[in-house]
Amino acid sequence: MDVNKDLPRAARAQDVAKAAGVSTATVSRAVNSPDKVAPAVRDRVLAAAAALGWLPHAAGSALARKRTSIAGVVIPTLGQEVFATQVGAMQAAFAEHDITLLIGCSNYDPDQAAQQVRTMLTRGVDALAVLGQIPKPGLFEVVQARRVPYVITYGSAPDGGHPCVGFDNAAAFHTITRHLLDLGHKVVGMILQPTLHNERIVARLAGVRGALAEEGLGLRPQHLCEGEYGIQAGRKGLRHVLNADGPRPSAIICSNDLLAIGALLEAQTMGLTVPQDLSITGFDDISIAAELDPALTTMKADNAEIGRLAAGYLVSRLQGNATPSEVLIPPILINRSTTAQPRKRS
Amino acid sequence: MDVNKDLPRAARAQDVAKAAGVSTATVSRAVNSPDKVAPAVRDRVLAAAAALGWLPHAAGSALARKRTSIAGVVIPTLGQEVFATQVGAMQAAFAEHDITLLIGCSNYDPDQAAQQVRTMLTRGVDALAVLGQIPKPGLFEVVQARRVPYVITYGSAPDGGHPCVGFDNAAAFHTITRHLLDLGHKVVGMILQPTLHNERIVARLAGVRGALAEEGLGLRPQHLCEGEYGIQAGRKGLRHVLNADGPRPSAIICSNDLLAIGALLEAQTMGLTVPQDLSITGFDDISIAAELDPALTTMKADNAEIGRLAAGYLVSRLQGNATPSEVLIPPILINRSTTAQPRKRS
DNA sequence: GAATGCGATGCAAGCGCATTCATTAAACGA
DNA sequence: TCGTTTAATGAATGCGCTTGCATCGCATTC
Repeated sequence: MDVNKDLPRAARAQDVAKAAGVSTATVSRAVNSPDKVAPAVRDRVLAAAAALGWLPHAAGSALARKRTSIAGVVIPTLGQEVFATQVGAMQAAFAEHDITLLIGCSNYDPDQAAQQVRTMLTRGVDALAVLGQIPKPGLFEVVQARRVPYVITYGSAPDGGHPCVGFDNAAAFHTITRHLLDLGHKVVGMILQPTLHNERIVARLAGVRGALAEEGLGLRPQHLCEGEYGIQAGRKGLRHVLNADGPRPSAIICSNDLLAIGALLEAQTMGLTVPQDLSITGFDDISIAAELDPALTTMKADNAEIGRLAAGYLVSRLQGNATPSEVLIPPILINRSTTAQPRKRS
Repeated sequence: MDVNKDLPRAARAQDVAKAAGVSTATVSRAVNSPDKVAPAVRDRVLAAAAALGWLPHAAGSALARKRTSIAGVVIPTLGQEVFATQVGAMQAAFAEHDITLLIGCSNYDPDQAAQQVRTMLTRGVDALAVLGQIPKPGLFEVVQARRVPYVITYGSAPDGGHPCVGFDNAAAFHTITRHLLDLGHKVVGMILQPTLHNERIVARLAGVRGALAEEGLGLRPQHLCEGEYGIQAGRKGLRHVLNADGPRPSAIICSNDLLAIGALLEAQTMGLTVPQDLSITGFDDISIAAELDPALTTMKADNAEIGRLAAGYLVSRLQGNATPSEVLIPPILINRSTTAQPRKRS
């Protein structure tokens, strides 16, 4: 009866050491640097650990080691696919380095975000990512003071100087407009989600305008519809744009996939054949986009990649490698079936 | 120069104590139980803490207190709305108790799930939730051994005896079938995602059959289509079911919303008017379901509620309250516009 | 005015683990 | 065969914080 099996307390390294007839130092080494321990002893220790159901307690470890192997991520909400995807990718990338993710949601509230960041620091996270949010100026001062590597994604900080992973919204919409121009479209319309307080959307519009301007074309006001966010807004937007006076657009650029889906459904309701009668593009490549009939031509700002890059950056920072402070990934065109050459018309 | 401002090391309670002219005990009390400290002293301590940018280090706290205020959650993937929603709700519910969420993804792999659970325990989580996954038998032994409260959601354990929060799939589909029967439908079809290794789907089918049987009706084999998961499968399924010999179903029950969306789109493509010509139902109430035209009649197994309940259960366990071991929430019918009385036919 | 009580505070002992340093045993070379 | 290097291990210390217990000062109370 050298071991008190009926003792409710969880096993500690001490207990394992006693059971294996070694010191706690050896137990620690057997687990963390197995090659520094004689094979026979190591096996004995691991066997004892297994028998006692011992799992090293990270708090003690963190204290002694001065790191937690926990990374924090603060996001607006988990309910949106783009963020969920990024977080999922980060989780996977961190897992390869035995780093676990602590998550906090800000609900789009800068104050909550700041609070979450503070919580993360308290938890002793080794690294921190803030997703999809323009942080309050000064938010990162405490983070910097603690020398905790951090990164923001899906949008850059207004005051600059923060490491960030994202993509260029204007360039992305330049690309998608270019795609339509190359197909021969001359008159395009655009359906937008609200631009108020959202520089990303403003940039998207600018990207479209810029590409059109290169061909001496423009976006007529009546072909530009800014509404809400969602499928119904897409439907309404399409009616608005197509019912405008003057030459009808042969292509509609939507600022996100839900709008595009709405536009697509409405076009079909109106008896138009997509893409022969009308080309439609989205943005995001949400999972449903590929499933539609016809499948939506859209752009994929690879959110998984953003997550991976952000995690990778933080990991390399943890390993002491300096890396560039701003990474932009190129969104890629997913050329499916809602775009085609415009029908010849007299 | 009583404080070394230029010392890179982060401030500790010690430093705050010195700056405020008190002991670390008082610092701790000022933060954790402010009423046990004289107001003047408390203010002095908090001011010193703020000045030094001190944030208590959770590892030390966890060690001394024997709890971490961290809860772990293991999910198959963040990329699916149902899980993301549950996690989001849990996060919010835990946040009210100053508990932060540590997440791990299993990628639907029982071994990874087990690994994640072990990681969570190592991190010293105070509570643990496993979402949407039938755990390997014995998985929870270590958890139980450590007396860590846990709960599984969105499915019950085969070996039973585990606390769980979810809903009764059979009852849910009984309800939705009942809804159609009450509208007067006599011939219904069903489109299913794969039933293999997925008891939840089997239960859904059983629920439909049970409700039909109560009216002396049945589900004809040719009106039952089991395919893949997704919109295209829904389209294909609908064609299959409607092209079968014999009386055409006037209503189609789909085992999830994506299948229903596919069926809806296909019905419209076929020139059918939904719901007049054909009623269609889904399940899950994914966010897009409400946006379609016509909006999808479906059932909402309130995943946010599941998350909240799971978190609430764990919190009450942490507070020492015994609670029922199995909670079933009633999924609710979201009666939108894809169901109606069947058209009279001769 | 002295005894009593109580609130406010400090002291010090850990919490569980990693790690430095010293020690011992083993392996090696000559 | 003996000194010397190397590998394996243990004892002891500290990471940053909480908390039981002892202490002190002050306001009650008789």
